[in-house]
Amino acid sequence: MIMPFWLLKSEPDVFGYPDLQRVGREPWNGVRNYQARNNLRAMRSGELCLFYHSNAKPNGIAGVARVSREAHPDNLQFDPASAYYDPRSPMDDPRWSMVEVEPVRAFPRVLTLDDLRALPGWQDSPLIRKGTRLSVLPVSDTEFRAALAAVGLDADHL
DNA sequence: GCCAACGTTGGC
DNA sequence: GCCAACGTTGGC
Repeated sequence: MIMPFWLLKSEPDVFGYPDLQRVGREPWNGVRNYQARNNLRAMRSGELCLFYHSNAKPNGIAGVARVSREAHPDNLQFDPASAYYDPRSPMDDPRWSMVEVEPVRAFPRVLTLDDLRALPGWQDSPLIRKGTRLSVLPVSDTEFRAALAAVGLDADHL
């Protein structure tokens, strides 16, 4: 069976791939979109994620991360001091989930959005479609391999 | 900084 | 259940 792959968006001004390398592991909290949340809940330990920089110069994939802990309640939804506080999330049935991720491999260069648009196998990805705001999305085996190959990495030997 | 695309909210 | 108003995302 082919392991699912994922893509996580993050603004590098807030938290970029170098930050993930520095801290070693990071709770992926603050996701407040149901489709993205459902994707988080579908993630399994060990699965690999492309780490995408949005609102960046340049926008693109900066590295590979791994799911180090599966979905559990997002801590920020119960914190009134947090921008991600959700007063309507029931304590006994939390609305929002987070996973934890760890760094696997930095890309030798950022694989930019323009690169991805030109990459065979990426034509159907919602990422390159205008108006897609989903911050946690599935990536096909083809897309994953093509992205790594484009920067000279081997998906089977990370 | 602009604005198109999209998700969510809330009145009806 | 519809849909207008609003807020957010994210490329440019």
